[in-house]
Amino acid sequence: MSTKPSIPKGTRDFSPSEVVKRNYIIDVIQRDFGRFGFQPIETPSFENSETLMGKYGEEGDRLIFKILNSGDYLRKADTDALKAQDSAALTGQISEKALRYDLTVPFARYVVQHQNEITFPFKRYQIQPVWRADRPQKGRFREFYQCDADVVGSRSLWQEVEFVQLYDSVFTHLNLRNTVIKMNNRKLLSGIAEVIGAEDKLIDFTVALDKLDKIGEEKVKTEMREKGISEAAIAKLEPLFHITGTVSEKIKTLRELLATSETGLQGIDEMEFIVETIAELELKSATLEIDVTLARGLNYYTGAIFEVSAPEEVKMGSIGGGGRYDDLTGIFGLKDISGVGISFGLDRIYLVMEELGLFPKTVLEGTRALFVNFGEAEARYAMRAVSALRDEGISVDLYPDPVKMGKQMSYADKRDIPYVVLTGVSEMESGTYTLKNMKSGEQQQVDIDQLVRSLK
RNA sequence: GUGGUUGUAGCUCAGCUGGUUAGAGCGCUGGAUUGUGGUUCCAGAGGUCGCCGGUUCGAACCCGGUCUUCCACCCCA
Repeated sequence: MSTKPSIPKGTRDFSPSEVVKRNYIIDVIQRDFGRFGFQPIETPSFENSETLMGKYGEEGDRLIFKILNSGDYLRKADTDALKAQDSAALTGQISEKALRYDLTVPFARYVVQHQNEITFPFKRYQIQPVWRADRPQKGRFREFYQCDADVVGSRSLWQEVEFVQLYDSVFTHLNLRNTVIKMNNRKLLSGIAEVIGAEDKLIDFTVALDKLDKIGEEKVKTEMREKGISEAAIAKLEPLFHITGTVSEKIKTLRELLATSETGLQGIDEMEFIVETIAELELKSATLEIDVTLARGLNYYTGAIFEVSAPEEVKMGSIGGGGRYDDLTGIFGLKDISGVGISFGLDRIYLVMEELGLFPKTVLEGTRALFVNFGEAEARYAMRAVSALRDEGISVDLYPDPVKMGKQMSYADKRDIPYVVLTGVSEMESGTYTLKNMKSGEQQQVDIDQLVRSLK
């Protein structure tokens, strides 16, 4: 006996009903991407290591899946690094390729490489899997899909406004109500760091702040102290911990806090424009909120930062995120191209929709009718009707083998096929078909036209 | 990468402080029923108890390692 087959940790097989539901979500997202003027591209599943390494911070590098070189890679490796068991030094020598970690960096590479064919501003969308060598847990996989839409080549804040609308539109079409789009701004965070005199600790400070709703005010302060942020600086942050009220009240508080920081004030102006414009245009089902503790993807975001939370009743991390990155293409040698984009986490949206029972029943409808196979002559007769029905766009099947009828019936039953068509000698003689409704058990003899009409 | 958790039939799970031949429900196969499924009845097949090693007269059960599951941290969709 061979050993039990298995798949790698954090990966999944998708069975028919799952694929159908995933395709439904992709379909909705894709349609909205198109409506908002985005064009599709695809990039390879693996890139040259140097394209990816160093773009996501130290933590990110660790989570990138490296691909071993072909051939006798150890012979070509540096013997000193090998002997010293220096993994970091050795990795660069035995691995030149890596699986993509997200869609944004490969997109930046694409833009630089194809800059002469691209007309700016360029709006593209991309729906492909990405890989992370992370430990799996709820809603976290090592292979998962991202659905990204980005615009490069425009600094206009109208892009941010449109992305908020795009989120709202997709979640409305998925019937996923009460999502919360949280927005922050890197400039505002820089401003705060500036005001409290901790510019050099921006990342540490924001990472700690990000945990506010999870671990609470005291623990956040403790973490900040551990990272070397002064007591005086933490005292100045006090208003941030208790920022409440309407969006305009929050903006007012922030404006006071950041009065001496030009960058910070600019961040507030940007947020205010987006918030006011959205308020005027109105969202259909989502809510836009300002959240100064939001600090994801800080390694490349420079302006707006977005994150979408699932409806509160579902315990799930974010189902989408994004932001503006002013110089992502700079690292690949193309300066002064501003980009902004958002991502939908397909796998998590799926889990949320499943938990809330939001998939429409029609999505799961498969084969409409099964023709019972009574033998060769009968199958030939049945097959003519099968072809006619398929030409009409109706999904039907002929059971391939002339086995016992009970077996064929139970096959239809298990596959949830709603109708069975019987074509035996008596039907052949009269040129009819016996149509059986599997739910009610009723059956009637019909001609081909009636058959088509009944199954449509 | 750190800490915890899980693994017994295709699936969901029992299995006492270590004791002879490891059980149930569901599913599967055949029959009751050779032109009628979903209900019922009868019979049957299916397990090196995740894997490797150790302790013991004896291990599904105890110990170590490893893989896997799920959860938390780091980080993140």
